[in-house]
Amino acid sequence: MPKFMKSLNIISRCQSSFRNAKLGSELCSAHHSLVLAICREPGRSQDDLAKDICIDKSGVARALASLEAKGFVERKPDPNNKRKLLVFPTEKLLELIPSVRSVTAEWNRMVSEGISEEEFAVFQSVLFRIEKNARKIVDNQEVTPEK
Amino acid sequence: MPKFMKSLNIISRCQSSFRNAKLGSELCSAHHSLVLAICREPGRSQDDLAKDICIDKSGVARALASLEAKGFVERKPDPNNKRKLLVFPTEKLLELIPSVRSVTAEWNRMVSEGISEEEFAVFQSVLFRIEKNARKIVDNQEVTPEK
DNA sequence: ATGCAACTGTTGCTTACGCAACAATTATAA
DNA sequence: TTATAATTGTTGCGTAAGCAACAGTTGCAT
Repeated sequence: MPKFMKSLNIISRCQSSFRNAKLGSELCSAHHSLVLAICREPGRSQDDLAKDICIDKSGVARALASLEAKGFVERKPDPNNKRKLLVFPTEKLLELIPSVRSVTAEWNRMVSEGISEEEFAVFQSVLFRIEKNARKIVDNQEVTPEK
Repeated sequence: MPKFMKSLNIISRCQSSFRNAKLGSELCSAHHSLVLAICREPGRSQDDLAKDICIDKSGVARALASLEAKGFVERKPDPNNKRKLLVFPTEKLLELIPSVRSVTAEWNRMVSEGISEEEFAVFQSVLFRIEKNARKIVDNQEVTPEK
């Protein structure tokens, strides 16, 4: 039962370093998940994106402001809800996405070397359940309005 | 093949949030791995610790300076190598460690709910290999002195 | 309809951390 | 020995990201 979280954190940081080395000039590592989420489903709100990738909404707001300034995304107010900003990828981002995907694919390939498909399937299944549990924990952790 | 890194990053952040909520006042989340490593094997050098937990040595230096200022660790020059600083836990830190371990244990228990021991064993085994691969990747990534 | 709660996004503050440059020490090679 | 390279730690700089506080909007209850 010990120290799997340590491994997890290490892997996370290594990937970040790898990504930055490969694509740093174009897109900083931390924004990769974000832009992939945006392209997978254009027109989502910032809040939706924040919950999806489990980052504080303020971080998403700042990341998107930066990405918008660089011309990677556009934000349009939701006509049905003036609170929301819907986020869309620009052409510039869409052109970049293949290389983002390719860097991710390269990382995934290298990092799963020596692991059988069966093992990997179990690994992913467990990982997803852990993610679900982790999300639940931090949700319940929010200041429960006492009664 | 898909998006396991996303889960990994999410779990990482959730744990950090959980730890901070539980022990934030005493010890910020990012330093947990560090103090555990220090207590597991007192007297290691900063560089050794940095490589162990795979954080940039500058981060370790700053974290230790902060921990030292708070009275959690002591750094003594290595008599055999004047470049090195050896890091030791103080009494104050040793008293705190049980609660750090207990928070970690609580997290591990909650997060692995609904996962059988067999699955978890495979999960950890795969995770360790991925960690090893990840470390290798970032090592080789260092500017290879082109002969 | 009015007031209160929830949702959505932004901003200020703080901390974490990576990279590069540097200083000091040690190791290696000539 | 002496010059060069490698270790080890520190510092400056930039970015990421969490939390709290806030403002504007919407939903809901009465």
